[in-house]
Amino acid sequence: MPKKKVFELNPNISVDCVVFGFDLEKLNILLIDRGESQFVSNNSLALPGDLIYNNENLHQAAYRVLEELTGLKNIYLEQIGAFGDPNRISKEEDRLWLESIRDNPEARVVTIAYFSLVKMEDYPLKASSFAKKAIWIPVKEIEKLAFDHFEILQAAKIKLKEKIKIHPIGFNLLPEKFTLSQLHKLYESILDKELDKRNFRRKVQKMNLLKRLFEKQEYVPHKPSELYKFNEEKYQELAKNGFNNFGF
Amino acid sequence: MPKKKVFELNPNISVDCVVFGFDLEKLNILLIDRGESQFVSNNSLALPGDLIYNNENLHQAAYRVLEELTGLKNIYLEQIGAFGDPNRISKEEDRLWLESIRDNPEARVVTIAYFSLVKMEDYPLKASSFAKKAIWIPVKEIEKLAFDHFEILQAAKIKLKEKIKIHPIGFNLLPEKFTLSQLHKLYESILDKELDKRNFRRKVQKMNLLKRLFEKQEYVPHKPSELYKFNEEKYQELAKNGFNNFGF
DNA sequence: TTTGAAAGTGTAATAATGACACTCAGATAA
DNA sequence: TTATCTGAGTGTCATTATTACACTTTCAAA
Repeated sequence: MPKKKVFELNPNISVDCVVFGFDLEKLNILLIDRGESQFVSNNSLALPGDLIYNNENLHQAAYRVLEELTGLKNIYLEQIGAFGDPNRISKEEDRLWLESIRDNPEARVVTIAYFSLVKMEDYPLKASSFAKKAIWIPVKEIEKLAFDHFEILQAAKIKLKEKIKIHPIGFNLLPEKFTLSQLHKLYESILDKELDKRNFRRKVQKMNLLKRLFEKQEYVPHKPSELYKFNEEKYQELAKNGFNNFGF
Repeated sequence: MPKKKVFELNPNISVDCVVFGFDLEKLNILLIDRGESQFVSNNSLALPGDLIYNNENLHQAAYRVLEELTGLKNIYLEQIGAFGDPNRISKEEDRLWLESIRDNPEARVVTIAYFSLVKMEDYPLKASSFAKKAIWIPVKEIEKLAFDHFEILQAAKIKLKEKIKIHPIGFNLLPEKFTLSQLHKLYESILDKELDKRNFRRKVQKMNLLKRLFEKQEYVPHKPSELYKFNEEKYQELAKNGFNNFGF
């Protein structure tokens, strides 16, 4: 008894996305508040995700979820891995929520987790722009999430750390124009440790992916900083040869 | 209409394993020959894998497949990621094979791929020990595999390369007693490039995970090599601090 | 006893890393 | 107008890591 396949949700396979954003101070992730009340509770927060359709591939499914959520396209997206403990729905509130949104809430689900990097400026959170409320929460403040989403977040953080050490993906989190201090703080946030200012600057200058704009910050109560942008051409050039030199 | 969950195969989720072995000369992987004939054809080779049961987690499923195949337990196993293009069953021979072994051969399947490292000496291939014939094939000779398994193999090779650069997992592929030249050749096979002999030796000596046995090779037609074994205790010690120093 | 084949060994030049402290430029407030 | 505050920006030196490179040794087999 083969089922019709196309345009059907697959009850057993979902994607979940860890969307990182950087507010120039700290790392945040985008979470869905499932709660009824207007107050955010740790218990009601979940990663954005959805069951996949049988006719879309996994990346497409993740893109779809992100686009529905943020309206953004061409987002940096990378698979973290598959999570699918049979007992991942162990909390009562998770069970109830699933019953409210799924046809087959009891089904065994394996979820494919992705992480994604967005420029927070491109995604200003509009008040009630979605039925499901999406909110930015600082990564450091998250202690608990729905299902196995906390575990997925830990894996996402590790993956991001590993990746940023060998590949200059940090620019996806910064505005077009940024200062070296902002880049510095970004790396410190992701790697979760202090980096010496001068050594950091030497290193990023050497990797040769920055284009100095000869513009300065304005209206800051201190010496204004030079602005830079990411040099896309140099990136493409280096990309072929594998970026050997990013050991932070 | 919730289905009974326990002890049922899930028609939508499978695991596939890339089992690496090292014959002291080159890297091999363990493949299943689906062909009827006694001659191995590239077309008939597939990664070992199976649908998962709804009551087992993904790691358990991979272990189960490996144990059924090799009889080995406590195998090094690591997830590569999820693969699930809706068109992964594009070849006619794959479709036919699925029809012969699956209840629901049309189902959309997402597979979770694992790679695994075994000591080939622990797994001497017995003639016809399995209905499905399992055979070792040198990685370099593989040009084509069933479904999307060739793509999975590429991902496995990349993952293994990345991992071995930062973590001393190579020992899982070597016999208890081994020579530095064998270790050297192993790293060259995995990284697919030549490594300077003296620099390599300096580096592995510095990482301090080798225990010299003060035994020598015998009956080799050249100067016999010192034998070493892997120092498990030192490994445990270093494991906590994160192995910073393996940049090959 | 000679030969073949891989084992084993050290050094020097260059590059990368880590530690460290002061001056500069602009905004704001007195 | 001057003083103060804040973060921007900069260089050097010691240590460590990396790369490149060639000859001698030991055993087995002929």
